[in-house]
Amino acid sequence: MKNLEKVLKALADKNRIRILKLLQIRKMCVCELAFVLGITQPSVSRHLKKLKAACLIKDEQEGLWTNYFLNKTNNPCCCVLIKKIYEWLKTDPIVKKDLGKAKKIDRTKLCCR
Amino acid sequence: MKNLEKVLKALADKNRIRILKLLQIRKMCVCELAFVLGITQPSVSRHLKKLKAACLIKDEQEGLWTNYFLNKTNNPCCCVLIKKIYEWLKTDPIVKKDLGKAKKIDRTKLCCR
DNA sequence: AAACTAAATAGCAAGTTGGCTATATAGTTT
DNA sequence: AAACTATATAGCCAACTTGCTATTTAGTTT
Repeated sequence: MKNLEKVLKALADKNRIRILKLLQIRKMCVCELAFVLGITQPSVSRHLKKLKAACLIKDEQEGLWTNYFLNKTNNPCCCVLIKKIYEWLKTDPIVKKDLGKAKKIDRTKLCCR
Repeated sequence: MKNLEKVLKALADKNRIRILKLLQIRKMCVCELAFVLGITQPSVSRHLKKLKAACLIKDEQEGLWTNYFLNKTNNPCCCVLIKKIYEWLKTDPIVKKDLGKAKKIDRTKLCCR
């Protein structure tokens, strides 16, 4: 129950759902996510911290960048739950827009500001 | 997205999850739920209001009592999502205890206080 | 109609959230 | 080592949450 509640609380935010959907296509660093979501870097960092605390994502260092990516080795119940959320969002306009924006990013140009 | 977020926010609370699990076995009135959860009647009423606003439950009048019950005619994505949450809780000790407690209730004796 | 009862609502306090700006940290490049 | 850069953290603020008690509302019984 406690674990489920933690996951549901992590999921109960629009921007965190958008982050998960973005990470579905590929690993992303903090500033890429900040750019797509249109919020500040520290705000993104905090969202990522919550998602990580709920074991929904993991991170890895790549030089200065920290790449965030989906945790696919999570407990089965959790994985299935997330999958259903993705299905719900299959036709969501905001998600579509986000994905389009994410595809056009050149990380080396985007960051450095 | 907005709808999904509303549902997830409604689900992101331990007591509301417990309520949904309880309503899975049968219709219940506010004071029955308050008794099982161990919180006050007004607190339960507010939780129910949120669940109802997210279209997860419905209610019907029965004399003085208001019976609350699961909304089974919700959108398919939502129904599947909820089902996965139930599966996650299949072996949860708190839920088990709640269900045991709920089965022993005699509504006519419980209320009236 | 008066007394009763289940549930809803109002209003309070303590805690949490989610945005922000400013600053600290850690790794990279020159 | 000094300058630079991506990310994390600290701290602020306004809005929201969830418990509570007290009160109102609405339906029932006497």
